[in-house]
Order: sequence, then structure tokens, then C-alpha cells
Amino acid sequence: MYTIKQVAKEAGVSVGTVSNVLNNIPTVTPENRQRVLDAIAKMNYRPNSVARMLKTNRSRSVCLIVPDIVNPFYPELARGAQNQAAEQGYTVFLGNNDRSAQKESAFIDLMLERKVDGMILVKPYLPMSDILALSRKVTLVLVDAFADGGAFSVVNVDDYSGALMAMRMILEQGHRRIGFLRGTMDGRSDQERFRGYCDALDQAGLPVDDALIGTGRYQWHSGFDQAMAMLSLHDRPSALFGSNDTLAIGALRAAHNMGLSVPGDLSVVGYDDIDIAELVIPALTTIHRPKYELGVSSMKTLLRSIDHGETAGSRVMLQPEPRPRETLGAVNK
Amino acid sequence: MYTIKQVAKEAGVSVGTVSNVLNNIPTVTPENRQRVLDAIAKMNYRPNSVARMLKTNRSRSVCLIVPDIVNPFYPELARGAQNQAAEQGYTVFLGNNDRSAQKESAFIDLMLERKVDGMILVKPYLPMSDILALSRKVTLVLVDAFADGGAFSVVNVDDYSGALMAMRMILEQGHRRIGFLRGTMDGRSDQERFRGYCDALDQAGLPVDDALIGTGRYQWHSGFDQAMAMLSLHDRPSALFGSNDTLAIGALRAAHNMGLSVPGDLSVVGYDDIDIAELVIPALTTIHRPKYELGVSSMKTLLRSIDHGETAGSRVMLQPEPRPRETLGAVNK
DNA sequence: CTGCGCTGTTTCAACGATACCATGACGAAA
DNA sequence: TTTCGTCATGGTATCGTTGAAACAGCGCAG
Repeated sequence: MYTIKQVAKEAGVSVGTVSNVLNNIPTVTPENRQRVLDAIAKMNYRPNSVARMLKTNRSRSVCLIVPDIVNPFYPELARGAQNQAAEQGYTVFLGNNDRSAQKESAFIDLMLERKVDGMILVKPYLPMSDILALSRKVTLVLVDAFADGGAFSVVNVDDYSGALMAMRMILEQGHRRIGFLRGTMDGRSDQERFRGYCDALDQAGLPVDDALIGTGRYQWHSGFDQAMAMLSLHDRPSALFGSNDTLAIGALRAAHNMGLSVPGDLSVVGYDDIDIAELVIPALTTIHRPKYELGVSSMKTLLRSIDHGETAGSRVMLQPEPRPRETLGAVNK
Repeated sequence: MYTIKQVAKEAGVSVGTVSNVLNNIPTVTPENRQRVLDAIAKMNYRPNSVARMLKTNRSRSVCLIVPDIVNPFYPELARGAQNQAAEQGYTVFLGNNDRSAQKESAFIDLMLERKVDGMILVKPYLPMSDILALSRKVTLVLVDAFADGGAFSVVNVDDYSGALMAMRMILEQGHRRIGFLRGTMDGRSDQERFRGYCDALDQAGLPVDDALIGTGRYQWHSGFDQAMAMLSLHDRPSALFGSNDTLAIGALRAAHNMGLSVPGDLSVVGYDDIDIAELVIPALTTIHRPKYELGVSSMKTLLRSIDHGETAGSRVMLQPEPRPRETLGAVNK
């Protein structure tokens, strides 16, 4: 591995000139520039970005923390973020917070040591006070989080509207008893969806029945269990709205186990539109969240802040879209 | 942000002593050690790992390149690798090669500039000559690749045995016409699975019929198309073996479209055991590949090479396991 | 009482870049 | 011809850390 000194020697110029060529400083004469370029090519020299980081105190790297990369929702988001970062010459560290503030904090400390220029926190578990403190040390973008002011940007999907959308689709088919499959209520989007569910019922003049509101976690077993419980009820719901697709798919399986046909005996609507949603049989009606775009948009926001030193936090809201497929049908009375 | 110098001043010792405490050099007196520790705690000092990297020429970071993080197989592998790395105090850059040698090469160059200590290449698309050259610059572990010698380690799953396993399960149910849903044949595991399919037929004294061998890519549409073609055949197969689960699930949908019941009219067996395999209805019979363990194992191998300076490449082979579920039944004659 | 070895500590030169400042060359203006 | 301004280039301090070498203090043997 060569250093800038050796390149300078080879090209017969000073290290300063080589550095100027490397950084596109325009004051270098075309002749010298060419000699440097030739030497670089000949020696296959690559600048040592660690040394550069030390001197400039910028790393051109950021980190992205998601709850769990195994959850099919997040890889696409990560993909969008990574592609956008690469386009602007940044690399990204990917981390999981495992839905624990402690793990998140540990990973953040590690990233701080590595001098990342910014961070994107998706569904952060850190208490707001820590986030505020963090935002003073490093450029921050929050995704799927409540924005209680602060020197950070926030990118969200309008899940309240999305949930309303889903419920209206269900209500339009004549359903009156609609169950809600709930995941952990620890993020903004979860709460927004639940709020959408309740408000849609209200607007339709229907009661919110506690027996039709599950509790659980974002795993298909939980959707299965919640659905089994509701479907065993004396007056069982004719439709189920899942707070995410995984729960809804668990419900599909519960219906199958109880011998109920979908959508004949039971309608099911999910949320997120993960890849497999259109693959299950029957294909899941759901609400599409722009996952890839969420990644792109949050990374753009972050890098804009970093490169332009913007400290004023911006607020971005992406819109979800309905994806009507096969699991929603007219009520069977 | 404080530096080691300021800590030294605060503790009333020299920077060397602070450095020794930081690096657990045993020669420091308990008294001095405590004073340094106190100063560190008081100032909330974090060592600048960039400066450390520059001096030691080690970054305690590695990179992991997978074909596509969106493919549900890879996040689990990445998870295993990351957890293992974290346990040993390393951080990992995650990259996609997008099934293109050029993209892979670009990402590798970037990582080289960042001075990663090692790389794990999953299903590399780089030509062997480049890999050989790379292995001279950085510690390398290859996953899902043929090991033509070289100064790198290789970790694989025994997919030949896995395919034999799957085929034997199918043959035991009396099936004689068995189709093979094929993905891109660009990796080791793909070719091994196909070889297993052919050999199993051979061993059973059955012909390998070209009409029952699809061509396509690893997307469910492709599985759907291949299955549609085979099921439209005059003497259609009674069982389908998918080179991965996504293809098999596409086939499930094709069967559904053609009004064939699974496993009554058609048996389907997949490969990989991705998360949703047990979620589809009917649940997919498949071969489980130890994804998480593959990540853990390859990271362990890499870090062992890095930390112990082992250059001799080791060869690890993990075993797949059958996962009998609902899509395989006796032949219906 | 001197000299030796041991142990723990300090000092200081790297690591490979960047960024600032001084330098020197050259052209234009006086 | 002299002086000044401009501007590309060279030289060097610096970023925060490590690690080797120098050093100081002390006990102990000769």
C-alpha cells in the first residue's frame, strides 16, 4: 500500500500538490495534475481514508439503526438508505436495537467512537432526553417517531391516514364487527394505526369493543392467538384489521384452522405490504407503506443536514397506499 | 469531546499511562489505574477510534457482502454475523453486490480505503483471479462458493446432501415424475442442489427429463411461471422440488390457480426454510439451512484468522435439516 | 557506598492525511 | 529597472493515539 508521500515522489511534486489534486482544488496546473494522476494510476494508489478522517474530523459514514433487520419491513428501508448514501459517497453502518434502549445506547456509543457524521434512528427506544442529548453531538434523523421538537429531522409515514383508509375499505364492504390485531404499542406508527382504527369506528357510529382489541407482539404466532380468541367469541367479528401484515397472516392461518373461508366467512386486512403479502393464498389485502422511499428520504434528509450544516429539523411525511387484493370481501349476512 | 491528553492532565499522569490503562497493560499500579479510571468517568472520555486505527493500522471492523439484503435469506445470516462480531468487539459494514461483479468490486474498493480488517463474501460474483488477488491484501472468508485453494477460508452448507434429502423424502412418497424449479445457476449452492436432484433421480433409476427442469431467477414469479409450464404438460409431474422456498411458494400459487390441491394433487418441497415457509397455507415442506449459524460461523472463522494471523484457509461445512410440513404427500394415482 | 537490575512512568516519534503559511516565480505597473 | 501582486507550490504543524525507548526510583548485593 502506497502513501501520499510516495505518490508525490513518483510524480515529482510535493505532498501538498497531490493532496490538492485528490481534493479537486482548482489551483493545480493541468500539467502537474496530469503527472499526479499518472502516478496514482501507475501505483494504484488509494488514499487512506482513516488518516483523512483523523485530520478532517469527518468520516463520510453514517449509521442506521433499525429495530430488527430480520423483520421483513426493514431490509427494504435499509436498502433505500444505503443506495442513497452510496450515491452521495457515504457508507453506512447498520445496527439493530433489538427493541431495547440499552442495546441501542451501546451501539450508538460505538458509532460515536467511530465518529460517524450522522445517524438515522428508526423507531428509537431511547428516552427523549437521551435523544435530545445525542442530537447535540451528532446530526440526527428520526424515523417512525414522535417529533417533540429538538434539533433533529423526522421522517414518518402517515399511518393514521393509512389506518383510516384500511378501515374505510372494510366498512364499505358492510362489516360492522371489526377486530384489531395489535402488536407492541411502543412506536409512533403503532399508536397511530390504533388511533385510526378507533376513530374510523367512531366516525361510522360504531362502538369500540375491548373484546375485539388484541394485545401481543409483532409475530405471526401472536396474530394467530389473537385471531383464535376473537373468532371463538359468541358474536365473532366478520373482519380483522391487523396492525401489520405478519399479524394478519397469522390470522389467516387461524381462520384456516377453524375452517373459516377467507374472504367468505372472514375478511382480513393487513398493514405494511411486505413482500409475501401478495404471495399468501389468498393474497392479502393491505396498506402499502413506501419502505424503500422511506430509506431514501431519510438518508437524503440526513445528508442534506450534514453537508449543508442545517440544524433546523425538517419534517417529512410519506403517504401510504391501499393495495386491494383477495382477503377482503363483502360481509356475509 | 476530550482527548487522551486532557485525561492525562486531569489524572495527573502522562498520556502513556492513560494509554496503558486503556489497553489493559498490566504494568500500571492500581493507584494510577484508579486515578485514570476516575478521570475517564468524570470527563466521560471516549477514545477516538479513528486515531487508534491510524496508529495501529487495524480498524476492528469488517465487511459482509451479500447478494441482496432484501432477499429474506440474508438478513438472518447478517444478523448472526453481526452478533458474533459485536461479541468480539468488531463492527461490520454491510453491502450488497446486486449479483454484479462490478458493484461488488466497487464496494470492496471502498472498504479497502476504510481499512477493514477482513471481509466475508457471500456468493461472490468476482472472478476467482480477483478474489485471489484480494486475499493477498485482506483476510477473506467466502460463503457459498467453490474453494479452489487460495489463502482464504470457506464456509458452506452441504446443499448437495440437502437436495438428496429432499428428493428422498419425495421419492419415498412414491412420486416418479418430479419437476425441478431452478433459479439462477450462478452460485455454488445452486449447482449443488441441481446436482443432488439429478443424482437422486439416477440413484432411483429414474430419467432426468429436460421438460421437468425449469430455468429462471430467484423470484416467486419465476417459480409461478415454471410451475405453470410444467403443470400444463401432457403428463404433468406429481411433485415439484424448488431450488429455494420463494420459487416453491410461487409454485403453490400456480397450483392454486390451476385448481390443483396441495398436497392432494401436487406435492411441493422447497429449500432454505425462510421465515414464511411455515406461514403459507398449506405450510411448506422444506430443507432448513442454518442461516443464522452460517453468519455466526463465518464471522468466527474470519475473526479467528484476523486475531491469530492464521493464513491457512479452513473449510467449514454446515448441515441442512429436513422440515416436514404440509405440502408433501403420497402420490395420488 | 557504588553499581546493577527491576519496575513503572514519561517522553517522543511515528501513522497518513490536510491545511495553513511561507516561498519563489513571473508578469504587470510604475 | 524596481517593486508589487498574484498564484502555484513546498514545507511543516497537526489530528489523537500507540509503542518503543529512555528514564527515574528503589532495593539489594558486592
